[in-house]
Amino acid sequence: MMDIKAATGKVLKRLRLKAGLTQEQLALDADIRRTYVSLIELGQNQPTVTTIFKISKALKISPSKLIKLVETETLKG
Amino acid sequence: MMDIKAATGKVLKRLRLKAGLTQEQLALDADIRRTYVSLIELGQNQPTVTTIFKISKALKISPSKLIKLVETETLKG
DNA sequence: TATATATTCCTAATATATTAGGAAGACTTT
DNA sequence: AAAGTCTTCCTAATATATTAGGAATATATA
Repeated sequence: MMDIKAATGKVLKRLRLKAGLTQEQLALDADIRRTYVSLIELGQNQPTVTTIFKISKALKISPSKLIKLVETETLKG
Repeated sequence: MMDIKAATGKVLKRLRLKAGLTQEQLALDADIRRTYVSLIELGQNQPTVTTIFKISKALKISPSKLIKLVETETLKG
């Protein structure tokens, strides 16, 4: 099963693209840095709870739903 | 509304007690430190995604359900 | 009261999250 | 090819998560 950092990044990228946002737009909406969105998507850093809530809000999805997707992703591959 | 760190700590403590675990037992099961469980419950630190998954597993609850409870908690007070 | 157990508190060290800015590479469009 | 946009990569600094151990405090129990 896939590791949690990588899964989180994969899910975030998928959701961001689905929402039609660039990394910079998402970062702006979530009040975090552009480069940090990249780090998370690349699976190099993992967000804290507060960051998850910020990102979820910007993606107009509930934090628990985002985590649910990460759960599913970790079961893959 | 209550801040996310505090809400996370409150939810964790409630779930831990419900599961009949001490901080030390939970820490052992989740493979984190005893004092760190305390810090989270006190709302002084907030866990990362990986830590959430570890704790959830030890509590026999899904990570998304745990986060859902945090969502609810943040809406209170 | 005394003893044990559980939690909080305190300090310090290390690892990692997060910020910050910019360069390089990829991709699209003209 | 050139220009523009987006993402990755690189480095460095700062904030915070996490580890680690132990003392102090609370809470339960004999």
